[in-house]
Amino acid sequence: MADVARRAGVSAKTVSNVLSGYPYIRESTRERVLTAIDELGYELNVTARILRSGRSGVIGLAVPELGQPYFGELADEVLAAARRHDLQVLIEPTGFTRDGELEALREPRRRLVDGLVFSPAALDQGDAHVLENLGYPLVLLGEQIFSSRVDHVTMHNVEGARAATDLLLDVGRRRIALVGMLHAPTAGSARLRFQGYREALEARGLSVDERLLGWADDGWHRANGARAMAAVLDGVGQVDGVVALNDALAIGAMYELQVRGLSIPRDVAVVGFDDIEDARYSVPALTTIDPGRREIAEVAVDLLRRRLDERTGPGEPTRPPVLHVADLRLIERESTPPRVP
Amino acid sequence: MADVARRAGVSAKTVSNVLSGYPYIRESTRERVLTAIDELGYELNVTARILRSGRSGVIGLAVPELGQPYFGELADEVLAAARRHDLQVLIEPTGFTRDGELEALREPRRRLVDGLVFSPAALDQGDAHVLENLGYPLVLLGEQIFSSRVDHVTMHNVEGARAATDLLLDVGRRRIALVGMLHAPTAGSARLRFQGYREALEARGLSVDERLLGWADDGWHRANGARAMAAVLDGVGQVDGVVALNDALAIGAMYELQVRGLSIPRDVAVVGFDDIEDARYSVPALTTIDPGRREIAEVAVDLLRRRLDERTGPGEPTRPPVLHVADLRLIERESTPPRVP
DNA sequence: CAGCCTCTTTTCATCGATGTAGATCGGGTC
DNA sequence: GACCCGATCTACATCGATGAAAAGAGGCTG
Repeated sequence: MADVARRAGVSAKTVSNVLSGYPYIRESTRERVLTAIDELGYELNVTARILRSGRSGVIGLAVPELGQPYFGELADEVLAAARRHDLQVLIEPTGFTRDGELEALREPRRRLVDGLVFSPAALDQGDAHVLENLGYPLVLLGEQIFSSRVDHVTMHNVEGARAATDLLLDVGRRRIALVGMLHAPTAGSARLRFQGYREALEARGLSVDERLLGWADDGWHRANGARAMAAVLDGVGQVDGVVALNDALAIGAMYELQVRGLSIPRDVAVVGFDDIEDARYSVPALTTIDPGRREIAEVAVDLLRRRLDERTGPGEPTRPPVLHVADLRLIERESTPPRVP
Repeated sequence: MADVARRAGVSAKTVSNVLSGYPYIRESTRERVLTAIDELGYELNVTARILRSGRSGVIGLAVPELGQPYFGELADEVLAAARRHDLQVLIEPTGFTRDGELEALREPRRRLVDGLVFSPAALDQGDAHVLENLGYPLVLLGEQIFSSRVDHVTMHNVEGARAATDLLLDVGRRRIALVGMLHAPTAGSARLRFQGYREALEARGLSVDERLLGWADDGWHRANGARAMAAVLDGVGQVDGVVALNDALAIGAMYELQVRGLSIPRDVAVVGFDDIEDARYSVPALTTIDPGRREIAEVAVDLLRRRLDERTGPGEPTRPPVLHVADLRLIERESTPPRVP
């Protein structure tokens, strides 16, 4: 920057001012500076700027794993939203581990990013205190509500699972398996979605049959969906509906069903959760719940940006924490029979 | 850091030395420092460290889009490999655009990352010069060989597509469609894979039938696979094999085939490319080419790490650029009939 | 006991930008 | 002509760490 200043015949600070969009600069000066920058091929050193100014224009996104389509697609949505606000995104995969998540929470304090959008998967309620008073803006994504003192963007987990189960009940299914149960107590969305399943059953005077629960403690991957489905089929013999706790599980379950010669949706109707791109092109195309992923990403980034602005201008008082629940949509495709009114 | 130093009764530099693993520190001093760090809840400011030392321990990964399973899974592999070398990764999606890719190439010069693993999708041969003498270590991934002056990790595109086509020919198929053709001249892997397809046909005295080519200029997504397949079927009426230029296209194509009542593999055999997780759980399970994704990630990170080390120790001379071609594997599943010898 | 070596710690300058406060300048006001 | 004002630019300290180099402390050698 000193070189540029020398070449343009101004001070380093003026170069800095040009680059930061400071208004009081004569047009001719600005041009000289820009020319010099061009001629020297100078690029601003972001690190130094962050160190001095305390703001990087980068936000962090902590998710468990990008290979899972839900998170990969979510990451793309967050990136797009961030770009609209002129923010960059540093993605930090946490690998579904507590340590990975705690590590991600420490990153912003090291000042590379200004704030964090965090989708926890391994922390539990006991960790709520970790999320408060972090010293930087945090927006939580996903199922669990840890604390009323942090911004949250979440989805209608219970209602979604209930809508999915209701659909199956509406078309006359009664032996409805649930694929994707987790023993882990941290499994917020599993618990909530299971609750929706149970509520739907109980609202019709039915109760949960333990033998219809398929476990997938190794994670919500397709392989485990197939495995859990197999276990249920081997256990109870027959099933006429499946609620899967996410789309990957559903696709794995459909695979297992079809391998066994069962027809979907005639013999067994299947509903997933998440509306990932795969769901549209599975065979048959999967009926699923769109939890409002795009809305979630947009709202999360917008909340974070507002918090960042709050910090800059001490004028406006800190707003109270927000809890935003995204809109839900049941998308009926071919893995369930049409509902007859 | 000054606070920590004061509390531990040492100089700031000693605290720095403790944190950087400098060997000559008395055990008792180290403990005092660590205790002080703990008591004060101090966290090192990475930004300042980068500014001063010039090394961040962060490498960049530039890929087009994480929502595409291939790139999401690749990103996870790169992250895992980086972790093994104690490196962090900053992911920068380029959105399949030239501007996005040029932007990603500029990022390291701003000094947030030490080097870059870059998977280009929109640059073309004319941009080769952009990739040379960037002033930081660069490792290129993927199909195109831009320049002999840059490290490359690539895959056997031609051979893979040829193996896929050969498999179909071996089981007696002759009307083999190709799904995923691109008009764009930048489409390196499309061109190479098409070449493999053509070579396989010509090796048996067959030639390419233009009507069997399915175009997918909007990107290699499932939707376009289905669309391209539909176009081919509408055009020529009949087909007994499909080579898809990636797995997503293949799954889309299978969807379209089955919607039209065709049986896979009896009526039409299908082969994909990439071996993404989906391929294993599609119905039927997809026969595909594993281009060695894990190996690619590992080798890329390792090459980058070595270049970074080279820069530190000026002792050893710069090694010549490496071109590494990962091992290829044809994975036969259910979308093709077994090969009879 | 001087001289030297190894281990341990400190001093000081520095990485490259920006915040703060103040200098400079031409013109308008009274 | 003195004073003030807004526009424009600059000087200087500073963000928080680390590299280079040297100082201090024992211990060993001859």
